[in-house]
Amino acid sequence: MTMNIRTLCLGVLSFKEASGYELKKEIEDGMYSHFIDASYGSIYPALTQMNAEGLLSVRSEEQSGRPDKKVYGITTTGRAALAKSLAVLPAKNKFKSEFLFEMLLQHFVSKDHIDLAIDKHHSDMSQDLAKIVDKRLHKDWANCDVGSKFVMGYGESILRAAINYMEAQCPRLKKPKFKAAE
Amino acid sequence: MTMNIRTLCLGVLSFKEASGYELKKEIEDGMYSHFIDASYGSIYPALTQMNAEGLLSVRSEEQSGRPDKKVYGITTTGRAALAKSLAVLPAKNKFKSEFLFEMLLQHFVSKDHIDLAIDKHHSDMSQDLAKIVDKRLHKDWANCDVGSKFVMGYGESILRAAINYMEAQCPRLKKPKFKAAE
DNA sequence: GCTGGCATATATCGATTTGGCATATCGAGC
DNA sequence: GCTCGATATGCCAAATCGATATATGCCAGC
Repeated sequence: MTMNIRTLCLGVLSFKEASGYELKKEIEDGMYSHFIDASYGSIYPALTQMNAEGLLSVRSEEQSGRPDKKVYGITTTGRAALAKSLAVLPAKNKFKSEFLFEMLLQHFVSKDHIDLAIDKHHSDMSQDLAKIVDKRLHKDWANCDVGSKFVMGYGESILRAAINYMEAQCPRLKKPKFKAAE
Repeated sequence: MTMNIRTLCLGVLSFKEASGYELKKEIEDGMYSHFIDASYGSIYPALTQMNAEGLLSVRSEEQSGRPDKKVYGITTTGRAALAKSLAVLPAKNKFKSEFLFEMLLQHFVSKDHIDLAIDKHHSDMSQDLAKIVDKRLHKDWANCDVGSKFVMGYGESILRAAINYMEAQCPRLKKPKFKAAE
């Protein structure tokens, strides 16, 4: 898979048209947030370029006060380009964790700092998990396509595994969390 | 945490001195491979720069045929810099998966291609898991420091979760794998 | 009533990082 | 004999990030 910003934008736009800003939000908060990242610095140039190449179409929406919203949509040529990019086997998953790096080098920092890092990591993951569970319990869940369900389920299962591991390995996590729940 | 290549190199070198090439191998195949990545294009300049700044020391080892091996070691100043970088709370884990992107956009590719992607992903993860389990069963495991054990365990638990999820969701995976084992 | 902060919206720009290439030798396998 | 992979350092173009600039509306708190 040629997994670059271009492919990512095409993929998101294949579901619904959006502006650069909305695209970023979708990637940051939606479905995609569990397995990808993108910044404005890469999104905007990609949209401009792909529009020039005919893979996307634009429509300017006037707005009071704010700059005009440029709503992009995928063209037939764009869909073909997306299909071509997807027709290559995907690369291996990449996982980047500053937290684990810090755990590996614990002897360089104070016990207190490690505790803070553990708490933060645990709460980050718990929040992510809560977001997924919310979506799964939402009324629209049944109408979701297979792909979305698969991705969400994948995210949920590895988050649960990581959280369980953290709680099993870091005894301090157990007490405060479950006291409130009991 | 200022988690850039510099911090990464300092961290690895805090365990044992190494050349740029060995550093890359360590990051690629060892412990670090589960949560970080680095290329020669970033490692070599970082080492040169940090040596000039006094964070590292170098020793040239002559070798027949090959270029001289430049073995880097961390200095006291380097250890201080590393400690300073680690004294900031680590950023959130980042997970990048072309596989999940492909799953989300399944309707753009053939069923056969999806099957191939699933097989590849499953086998990639199984290999990673096997590597971790090997290390855990190795005789040196008992001598491992807490950090290493924690990181390995973390990797093992999320890999197992992902593999289990894949096997539960993709029925085709079950048959060929367990037939041989039975 | 005013003011600071947040959301909307597009865009640029330096710094960082990647990934492929160049260069060179050696040993293993076909 | 020939290709391939490992060893070893390093460069460079391209991709990408992360922070910032610009401009406005809206709402909460003082």
